Amino acid sequence: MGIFSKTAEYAMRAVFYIAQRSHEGQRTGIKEIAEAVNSPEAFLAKILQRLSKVGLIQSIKGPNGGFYIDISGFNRPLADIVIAVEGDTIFKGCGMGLSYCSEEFPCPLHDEFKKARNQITLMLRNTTIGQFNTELIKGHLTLNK
Amino acid sequence: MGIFSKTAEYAMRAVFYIAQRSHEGQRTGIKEIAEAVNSPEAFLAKILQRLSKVGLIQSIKGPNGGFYIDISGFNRPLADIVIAVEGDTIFKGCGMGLSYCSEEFPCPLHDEFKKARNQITLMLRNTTIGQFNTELIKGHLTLNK
DNA sequence: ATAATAAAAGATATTTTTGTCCTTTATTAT
DNA sequence: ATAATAAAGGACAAAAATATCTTTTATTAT
Repeated sequence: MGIFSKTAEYAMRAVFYIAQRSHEGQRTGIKEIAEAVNSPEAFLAKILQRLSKVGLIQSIKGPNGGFYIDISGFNRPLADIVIAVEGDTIFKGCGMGLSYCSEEFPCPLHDEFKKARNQITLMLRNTTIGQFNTELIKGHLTLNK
Repeated sequence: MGIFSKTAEYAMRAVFYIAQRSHEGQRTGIKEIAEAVNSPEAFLAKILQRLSKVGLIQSIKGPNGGFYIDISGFNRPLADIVIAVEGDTIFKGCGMGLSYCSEEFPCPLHDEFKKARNQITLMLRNTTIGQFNTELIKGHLTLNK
C-alpha cells in the first residue's frame, strides 16, 4: 500500500464527500457515497459505522436518512479520521520498528524519519475536514478515484 | 502498520546487520541475523533470498557460508531495499488513493502530502547502506528490536 | 566419496486486511 | 398500524501479508 491503509483512504474520501454534501444541506446515503468516492459499498458502510460511533460523522436511519456531518465535525482534523479507522501507529514508533529507538537512543534513521513523520502529522493535525469544501466546490475536483 | 511493511522493516534491519558484519570481514548465517534483528527466522530467510536474488546482498551456501554484502552494496541507497521487498508504492500515488491526482489536477491533500513523501524519498535515496556502519560501531546501537 | 553445513526453493499455515451478504433496528410516510 | 427505507450489526468470504516447515541444492571438510 501507500502510506495509509485502504480503509483510511476510503474513510477520508467519504468524509470529504459527506462534508461537501452536508455543506449543501443534504444527508447522503451509503450508496451514493460509495459511488462518489469509488469504494466498495458494504465495506465503506462498516467504516462509516465506525466513524459514526466515535461521533466524527452523524447518521439517521430510515427514509430521508443518511450520513451527514455537523458543525463541530467540520472543525475536526483529518488525524481523527485516520486514528478512528487505523489507530495511531502512523504517528509513532521507529521507522524500522525498533522499540528502543527514541529521542535518547535514536536509531540511525531516527532524525530523517522524524522529519517525514512530522510532516504527515502536521498535515493530518492542521487540516480540518471542513477546510476542503470551498476547494472542492469551486474546483473541478472529484473524490471519485 | 507504521509507514513501512514489516517485511521492509526486517529487510532494513537485516541488511544493516549484514553490512556491519561484512565490514568486520564476516559472513553471517540466517540464524544469527534473525536473532540479532529480532525477526522470525524462516520469514527473514525468504526476504534475504529475494535481496540476494536482486544482488543487493550476496550469499554462499555450505559450511562457513552465509550472507554478506560486497563493496558495491555499501553504496546502494536504502530505497533499493524497500523497493526490492515491497515495490515502489511508497514513492508514488496520491495520499488518498485518487488516481486522477497529479501536479496538474492535485487533490486537496496533494501539496502537503507531497512534502511528506518527498522527505521519505529523500531519506531512502540519500542514505546508503554503508553509511550506518560507523554509527552502529561507535554507538551503543543495536538492531535488536 | 561421504557427511555435515547452510542457503534456495516449494508447500502450507496463520493472521490481518479487505470485502460481501443477510438480518435487525430505527425512522418515516401512508 | 403497516409498508418502505436506510443504517446498524453480525456472520461469513476472499485476498494479501506474515510466518512455518520440509525438501533440494551447493559447498566444504573429512
